[in-house]
Amino acid sequence: MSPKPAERIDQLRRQLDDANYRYHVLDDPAIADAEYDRLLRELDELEAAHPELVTPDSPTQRVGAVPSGAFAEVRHAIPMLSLGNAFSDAEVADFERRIEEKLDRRQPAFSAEPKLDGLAISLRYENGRFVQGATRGDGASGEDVTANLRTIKAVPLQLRGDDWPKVLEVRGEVYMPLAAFKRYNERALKEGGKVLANPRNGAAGSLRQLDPRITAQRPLAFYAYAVGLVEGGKLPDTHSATLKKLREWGFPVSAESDVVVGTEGLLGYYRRLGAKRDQLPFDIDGVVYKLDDYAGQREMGFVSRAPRWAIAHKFPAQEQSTVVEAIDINIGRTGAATPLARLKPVQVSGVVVSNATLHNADQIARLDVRIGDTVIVRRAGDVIPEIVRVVPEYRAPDAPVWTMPTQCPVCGSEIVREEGEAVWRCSGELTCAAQRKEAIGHFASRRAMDIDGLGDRYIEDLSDLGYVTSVADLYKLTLEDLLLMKRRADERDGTTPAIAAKTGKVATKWAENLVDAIERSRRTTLERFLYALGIQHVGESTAKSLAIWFGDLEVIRHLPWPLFKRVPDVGGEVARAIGHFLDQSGNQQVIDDLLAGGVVITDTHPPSSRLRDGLDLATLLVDLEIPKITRIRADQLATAFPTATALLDAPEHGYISAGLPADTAHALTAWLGDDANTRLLKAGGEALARLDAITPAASAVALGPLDGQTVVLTGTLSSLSRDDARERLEALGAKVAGSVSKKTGFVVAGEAAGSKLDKAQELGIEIWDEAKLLAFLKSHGQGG
DNA sequence: GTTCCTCGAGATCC
DNA sequence: CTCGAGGAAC
Repeated sequence: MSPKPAERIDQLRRQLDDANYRYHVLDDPAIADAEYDRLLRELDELEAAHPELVTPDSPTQRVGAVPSGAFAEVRHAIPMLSLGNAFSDAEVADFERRIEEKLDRRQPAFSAEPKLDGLAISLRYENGRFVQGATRGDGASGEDVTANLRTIKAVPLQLRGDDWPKVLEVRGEVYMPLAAFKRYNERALKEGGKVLANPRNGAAGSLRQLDPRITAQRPLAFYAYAVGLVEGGKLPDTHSATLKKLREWGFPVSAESDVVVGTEGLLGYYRRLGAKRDQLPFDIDGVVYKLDDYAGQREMGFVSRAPRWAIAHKFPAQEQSTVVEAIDINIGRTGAATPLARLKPVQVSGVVVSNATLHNADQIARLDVRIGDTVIVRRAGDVIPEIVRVVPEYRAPDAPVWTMPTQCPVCGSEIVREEGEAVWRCSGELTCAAQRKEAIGHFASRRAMDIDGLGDRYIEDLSDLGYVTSVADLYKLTLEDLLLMKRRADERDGTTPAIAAKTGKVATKWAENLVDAIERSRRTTLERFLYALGIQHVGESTAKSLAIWFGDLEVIRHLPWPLFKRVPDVGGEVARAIGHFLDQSGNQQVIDDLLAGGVVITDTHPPSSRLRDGLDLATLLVDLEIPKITRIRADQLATAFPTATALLDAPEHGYISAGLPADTAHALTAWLGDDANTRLLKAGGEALARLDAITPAASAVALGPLDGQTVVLTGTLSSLSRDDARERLEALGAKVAGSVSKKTGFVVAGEAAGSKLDKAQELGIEIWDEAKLLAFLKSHGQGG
């Protein structure tokens, strides 16, 4: 007998609240996400069936809400900086050289110390007494964790001696010593308490306890490594002397810190510590070098939020060994068959890794990975798991060499490889269910038609049960179709349909939402529409260019392929791919069906006046890639013949009279001997005339302040989304690119910026922080 | 040769 | 969100 709904609702709410609290506040998730979702769904359905039992504080009433206000915010008087990273000796040498050059000083002295893997905090002392402690947060402000910091015995509550400044901020790292971490977990295991995932999370989670009594039981330690605000007192002239002073005042300072000289000194320290790494009582992920004297530091200054006088030299990414349990093939939207290694789950630098891409067959061959092999994995750039190499000693003697399957695991079509290409492709195209599903998923994705709620699961069912075979079918779906589909899917899976509300009928809300989302997606832009079609080589950027340059779907869809080359960054390959797509009657039919299904492109406009450049017969002839027809020959022909038709009607000696050498004229005749080419030239000529009629005359274009600049965004911006930032920058004439090169004008670095920021620093490219970006946008009318 | 875009991938966060 | 491979454009 199941419990009464009111009791069950109560129980669920308590479970969910508990899970939420442990997740958000304790940094110690108790249940898996899927379990959480399941409980929430159950509660949601129960509440739907009993609306009178819904209360404002039910977890369903604040889904995704983050508990806030647990800790007060503290603004750091002096921001807590982040550090640039070096991963190689060469980068360290560059760092040292930049300092030598700028300060015009040989072999400067550095203070070197281990970089602990813990949590950066700031401690404030007034008149020698500990008054406030805060986490680093975003560097500008953090959380007030004073009460918790007080419980750490390594944090002095009262400074020793009497020569300390009236106001002193000390920065350092809270961490959990390895031995204490191990002891704590052993005890927790025995007593059935919660086990900490790793020392770093242990330290972070402990500091964010709302109840300081819990923090007190955690074995936390602390090292001081820097000083922030100083008032009413004076510090020594060097960092190393300051560390000594801090020690006198009662702060623990790493015993490993040292003063070294020049690049040799830095690298020597790195190797000494690297050799000791395993014996240290705490985790470190690298070492930090700081120019020792403060005068030099001041002179070096800052780039963005990182000082130019300090750098973190990271140890190589952590590697782990595991076993390849299987090598699966994934079929992508374009049919690309990507091998994927299924790994025995293993912890690598803090996360559990169970899959690793092998990119392509060549990669597997290079590594010679075989099923059952023991392999070394690491996280590339500390993010993407990758297989570094195989451990040959552990290979079974009879393990066969892996080869790419010859047939698609989904549709059975042949898997083939284009001459000279690296990727293998399933040749099934849209007869392959995997490719169809991926195509639909791409069409519905946020950056394409943005059909919210059409996730993998529904696509799977809609496709498998035959409701949707082309993307146009989405716009024929009715509420009844969806409900029927769900019923059939439930029958197939043997699942019970969810029961809804008062009517006692099957739940329908999801279907209503999906129908609404499909309806909303009908109004779209040309750029999104073109991208959504999933034409090979046409990603967001190319779709946008096409939309800007041609402005009109009806123009585009009947354009012969050479004309697409008029768009910058579109060359023969891409143009042909677009032409090939449009040549297929099935694709034209899909476009017709989409329009008939109510899709409306809202931003149709005449072609860009810039298109006028090169909108002539000579350029068309060049773009057609006719053998032997160079720019010069094309110009001669265009001078002699006013139109494509005239050219077509002329005999071969007509081309010779136009100035062409005999063999070139002959090549042209031969080329025109192919009917398809004749049609292409004819269609090209007609398209020229059409475009000529609708393209406005070129006009002077107002230049934006960032015209011609390439900008790269990285990290998370807090006050506006990436898309937003991109649009505004583009409105000012900038080109927003995805990767940093020496042509990049400047890089906008938000929080948690990754390798792009490193690359920018390496290349010495200007770096803007969010504040600078906002100020710039504002001063150019793109604020707010 | 350089630079950029496309495409596919995995993990984390919610 | 980020990374890496590959390939297209210039």
